[in-house]
Parts: sequence; structure tokens; C-alpha cells
Amino acid sequence: MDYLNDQSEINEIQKVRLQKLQELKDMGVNPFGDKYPYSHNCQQIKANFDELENQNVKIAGRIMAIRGHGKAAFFDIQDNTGKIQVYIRKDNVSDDTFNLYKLLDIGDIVGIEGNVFKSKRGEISVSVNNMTILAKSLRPLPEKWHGLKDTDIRYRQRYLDLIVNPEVKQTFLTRSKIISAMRQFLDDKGFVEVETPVLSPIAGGAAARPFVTYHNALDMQLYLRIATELYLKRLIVGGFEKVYELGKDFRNEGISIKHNPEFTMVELYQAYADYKDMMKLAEDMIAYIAEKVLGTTKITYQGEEIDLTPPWTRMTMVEAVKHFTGIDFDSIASDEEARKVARELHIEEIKDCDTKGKVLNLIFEEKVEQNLVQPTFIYDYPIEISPLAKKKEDNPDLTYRFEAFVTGREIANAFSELNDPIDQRERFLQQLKEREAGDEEAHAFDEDYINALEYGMPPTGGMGIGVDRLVMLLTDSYSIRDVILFPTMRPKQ
RNA sequence: GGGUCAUUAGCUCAGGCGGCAGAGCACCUGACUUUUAAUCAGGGUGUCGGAGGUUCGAGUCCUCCAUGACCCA
Repeated sequence: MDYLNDQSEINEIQKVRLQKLQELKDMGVNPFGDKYPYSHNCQQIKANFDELENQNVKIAGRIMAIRGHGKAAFFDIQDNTGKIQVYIRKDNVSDDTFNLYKLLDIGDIVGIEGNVFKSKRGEISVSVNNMTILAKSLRPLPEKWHGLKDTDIRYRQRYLDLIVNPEVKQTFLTRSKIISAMRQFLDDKGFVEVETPVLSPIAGGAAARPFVTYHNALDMQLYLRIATELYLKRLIVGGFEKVYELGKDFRNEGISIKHNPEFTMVELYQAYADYKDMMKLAEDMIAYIAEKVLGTTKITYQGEEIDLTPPWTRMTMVEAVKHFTGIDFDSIASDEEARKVARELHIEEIKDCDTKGKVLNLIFEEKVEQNLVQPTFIYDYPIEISPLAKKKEDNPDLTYRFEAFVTGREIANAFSELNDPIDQRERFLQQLKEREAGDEEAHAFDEDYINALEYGMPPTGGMGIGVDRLVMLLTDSYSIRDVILFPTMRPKQ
């Protein structure tokens, strides 16, 4: 028992389990068994009881409860599909099997061969003929009734959360279905899924601070991508007409209920289309996913009824600000007047250099966003905050851009892509100025991207959708950490 | 980055005003061959997140630190 002696810190329960492990070995039983081809899972047995009654089945799973009765016992076995009760009685099994049962604990993984029956109380069960231990569990599981609540343990040791909290597993199964429905929707429409670099010498395509890393052989600094946008549009230049990428972006910013430093985003680009096409695509896609995964487009989020059925409300940013604050930006002439109005609304973060467009956006973020509970497209974004979007023909202060909001949160961002390389260069230069003025989130200048545009990019509609936030919406999850299996955490100690 | 709250047994949680560390589940011993939060009889298994301080005496009061949750930026 060297292992035991080395573990001076371990508690009584662990000591007992290590002793049982040794006893199993002394009996000639391997406590960490070989493969176990099962004939049925728990759900199948329950669903097909009439055909399976008295039939022999093999199941495999984790012991979640033991109810001992001297020379007999009931177990709850949990597999990927749920739980089923197992019944063992001394009469029905060999002495070896019964001795094995006595050394089993909650948490152990076993294979069971036996006959399907219904107990006196009507519970569909399997009566053991033969039992095999597949993995001995050396640590006690969290409590059966209250489960595991401590968020610290739930996120750090997600495996425990998944074992004891079935609704958590359900959320991640739904996440998987959402992502697969999204791929299906886009693939059916002829979009091609591609992969672009995660490591890049320039972190472009969004306003965010990147993570920095280093490549030894190339002796150079690299960034983790903050968006896939600029690479995907290079592909449009290259002749792909419909592309998308579904993957992780990384932004070096704070952690909150709706932000994780690494998060999942889908970006898609369609040549010869514009932002209006993207609006339709967005509402169609999200409605399709909801229908496919939940069977309805009318959902509940944190007690609020949300109707995702298209078409969604469409409103310009100026209209939205006017509607919710009474302020009409069409009648505001100067940057100075805009700042004065914002300060009257007690918007703190107005800087003296902020332009009318920036102020409009700040007021929108502060006073309007939270009210956009039902799905709403807000369009005509100010040019200052949209350096990759095409400017409006009839108003060069605004761009052909929209964001979609649901439950007061941004869920999609899209525009008619700026394909004029000369204009793009000017926009990048403007971003450089803002960076020099201290805005660490200003867009990076990407010379090769301009170079690509100079070869000619067709007019293109592009969109990004925050997948984690979509999953939150469709799984009624309050925090982004509840839809990310292993959220970013500070190491313990 | 700022504020509030939390951290006590493997898990879920109590511990008034500073005076011997508690419960349920889990676990251990015994009984029990159809139970299902099985039951019955017994047993507490602990660095009270960490380090200082105040005090005759600290889980409790003070300071700092760590981690988490929420709110704000």
C-alpha cells in the first residue's frame, strides 16, 4: 500500500476505498477492467420494456446509489442516457460476484449482465446474473440529493458537475445540437466551412486587445486571433462566394457573466450580397436552429417570453435612440452638441474628443440596448465605430451595418463589407490615430488585407454571431460559464 | 480595476453577544433476499480558505492575502 502511505493528506473514505481496491486485487479481480460491449443503454431498456422483459441484456455505467438488504441489494446505474435500477441477490449469482458486490462503492463503473424485469413497486430493473468491475472509484462523489452547487468546483472539475447534475449535461448536449444545426443550415445554403489561422502576426477584424504569444523557430511575436474576418474576406477575394468559419476567438479582456476570454464565434461571408441579406439570414438561421433543437421559435429566457419567429423588428440606431430617450440625432449638428446632450443624460464615459457618431453609440449602449428584449435589428451604425463596413451612399457618417439584439444583448454583428481599398486604407489610418491617442482596442493596420482588396473584392455581406450567447439564449442559461465546459479560471492557490 | 457577499467534514449546510466543532447525505460496524432520498441500532471521520493581530480564550472581532459569485466600470 505504498500509494496509501504516500497520501498522508487523504481522508478516511479514500483510505477505505484503497483498501477495497487491494482486496479486489487479492481476490484476483482487476479493478480497472477491459472493454465491455454492452447490448443496451438505460434509455433503450426503459423505452422497450415490453419486448425486453425477461430478456438477457448487458449494460455498463456508474453506480449512483446502493440500497443494501443483506443478501440482496439495489443499485442505480447511470450511463450516457440516464439511470436504471439493478437488482442483485445472493441466490442468483456466484459467490465471486456477490463478494465483488460487497466491495463496490457509489461511483464505481461496472458492467452488468442480467435479465430485464419490473420490481414489485413497478420500477424497470435488471436482475444481475453476472457483474464486472470496470473502474474502481477512489474518491467519494458529491451528495446524491443536493448535487454539487459550489461554482468553483463545478467549473474547475466539470466532470463532477456532469456526473451529478443531469441538467448540466443536457445544456451541453443542446449546445452540440445548436452547433450542428447551424452547420447544417449553412451547408444547405451552399456555404463552405473553412479554417483560417488562430496564430497570426496581426490581430485584426475587431476592436479588442489580443493575447500575445511567441514562436521560437520564427523568432517572432504572434497574436491569438480576435476575429476571423480579414482572413475570410481574403477568401472572398480568392473566389469563394460563400464561406464560414466556426471557432474560437480570444480577447484579452475582463471576465463577466457574458464574457469569457476565449469564446466561440461563427463568421460568414456571402459575395454579391449585402447587409439586408444578412439580416434575413440571421433571423432565418436562428429561427431554424430554435425550431430544430427546441421544436419552437417561442422560447423563455430567465422568465421572459421571447419570440424568435421572423421577421424581427428593424430600427435604425437613430430611431432607437429617439424612441427610448426622446433625443433626435438627426437634428444634432455638431460633435459638441452631441456631447452636451449625452452629459445631460448622465453618461459618464463621454470624452471631449468623442464625435457625434461615437456619442450616438454610447447613448445607444447605455440607454437602449437593455430594452431590446425581443429580437431586434439595429442598423445604420456610425462610421467611426465601423471601420470595415461600407459607408452609406446618402450619408457618409453612417454605414450599412447592423447588430441584432435579443434579451438586451448583442447576438450578431453584420455589414455590407467595405470593398474599396482606398477607403479601407483611410479607415485603418484613422484607427492608427486612435491607437496613438491611447485606444488600445483600435483596429490594427493590415497592409496585406488592403493589398487583397486592391485585387478586387466583390460586394459582400458578412456577419458574425456569438455562439455562446446564442446557446445561452436557447438553453435559458444565466451565465456564459454555464455554456462553456471549462470556463477560464484563475488557478487555485 | 472598484464594491458587496461567500469560503466550516467528501457533498449540502447550521453555528445569537468571543467560552468543549454541529446536522443531513456519504463513509465505517452490525441487522435485513423487491428497495428507490430503503429502513433499524451504533460510530464524527475537521489545518473552520491562508497568514498575522486583539483577547485569559477566536469558526465568531480587526488587518492583509487567496479563490469564487454577484453588482458596477
